[in-house]
Amino acid sequence: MNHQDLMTVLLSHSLFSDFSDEALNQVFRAHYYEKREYEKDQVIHFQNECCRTMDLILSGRVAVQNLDREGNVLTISIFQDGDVLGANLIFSSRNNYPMTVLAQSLVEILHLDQEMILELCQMNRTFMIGLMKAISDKTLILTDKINAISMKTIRQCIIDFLHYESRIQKSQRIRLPSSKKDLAQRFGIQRSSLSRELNKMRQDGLIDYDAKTITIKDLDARTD
Amino acid sequence: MNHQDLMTVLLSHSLFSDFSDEALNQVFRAHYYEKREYEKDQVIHFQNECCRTMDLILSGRVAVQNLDREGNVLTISIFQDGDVLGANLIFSSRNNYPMTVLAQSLVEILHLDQEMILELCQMNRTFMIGLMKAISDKTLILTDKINAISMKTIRQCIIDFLHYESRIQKSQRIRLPSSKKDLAQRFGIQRSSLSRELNKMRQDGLIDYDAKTITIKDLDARTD
DNA sequence: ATTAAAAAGTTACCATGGTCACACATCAGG
DNA sequence: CCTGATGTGTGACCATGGTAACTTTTTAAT
Repeated sequence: MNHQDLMTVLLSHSLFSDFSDEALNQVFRAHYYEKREYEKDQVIHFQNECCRTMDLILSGRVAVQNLDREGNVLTISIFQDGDVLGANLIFSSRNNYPMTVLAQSLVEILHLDQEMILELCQMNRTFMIGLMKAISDKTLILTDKINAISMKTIRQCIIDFLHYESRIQKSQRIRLPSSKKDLAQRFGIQRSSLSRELNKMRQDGLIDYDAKTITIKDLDARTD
Repeated sequence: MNHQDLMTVLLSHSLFSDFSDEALNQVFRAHYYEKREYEKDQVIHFQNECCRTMDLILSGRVAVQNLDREGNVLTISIFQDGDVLGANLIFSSRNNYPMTVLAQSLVEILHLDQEMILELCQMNRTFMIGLMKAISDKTLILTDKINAISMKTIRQCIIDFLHYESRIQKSQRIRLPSSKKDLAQRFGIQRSSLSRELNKMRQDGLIDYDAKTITIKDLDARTD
């Protein structure tokens, strides 16, 4: 991807939609930026690492994860092309990544220097408003996550997940978006615990499932 | 507090520090705003309630809490005078309060209409940057909370809390900032469970405590 | 000083879910 | 086709922490 291709991609992005070709070129000539590729499973940013750039995902999928010292993983959210990472760290009073950012596939990322972001904000209201929206939406992702996992049993997490996916996929038969291992990490639990609870739920007549799908039979069935 | 007093208070706030007296007066004449008082324990915003205003705390303390249907409480954070609430909801793609906002004492809040916030952003760069900082800092509060409670035993939560407070209070003897009940809610656990674990930790020689203080003896003592 | 209401401590009971170990299954690369 | 890696199912064991019921202490109000 050469410079002009990059400009074309950017101009089609909502954040940059209000920029003229020349204005954008000018900013990109005046500031540091870098397009980098990351392989699957490569760490893009370590927890506690200092944030110096805002990252725009050009292609691929990226996971934001909370790891504890025992190696347990809690996946907070998955981001993909068009999404922006680290914007909040540029404006906040602390700028260490609070979580690990990990490539989930081959990923292309455009790293944009802090200075450039500040200048882009100065230059263009659409960019600034868009960035505020992006940062604000991050707070909602985090509150959603807290809602989804805090003070819940595994069964409740699964039921909430199934309700959500069933609405999205418009079906009682839910194709798993990823492996069961990933699903366990999304809940921040052991894989074997997920397996066990799914089994129990099948015995209780709530669901049926196989390797790739879960079918809702009766999530509100009483078993007390 | 009359109108002029309010203007004086606002002008001393960092968000408004760059406004002239006249400019601020003009905006406040043109838009809806309301100063309200809330009693201790009064709900300021219910979970899922639609957000129409940004709230500036003029005095008192406010808790943001996550309540589940069984009535368990997880306190996310406490805010006080000068802090801003709801700013992220004004710019995000969803505008329902994800958590309950509760007065912890007698509270005075200035509710500022969405329109006014947008206009203030247009008018004044300091205001807009300040708002971005406020929203960005909210994401850090949330990630900190996830770090503090997810995949942790009660003992680990307590130890982390003690390390943190010991650094803040510069002492091994930690004055509890609130009741043990509040502390339990901060961890999202039962009060009796906190009590039990503190007792165990005392038996294990990690700490000593009474009603108002906890004294660190040796947090790294091994008990396995 | 009296008393009602919070807060705090205590304990037995037991459900949830983490740990570990092992058996299969699936899949990609040589 | 084989093979090693990765995902998945299962079960025994047991620590953690929720529940509930009670007592004791502290606080605040009259």
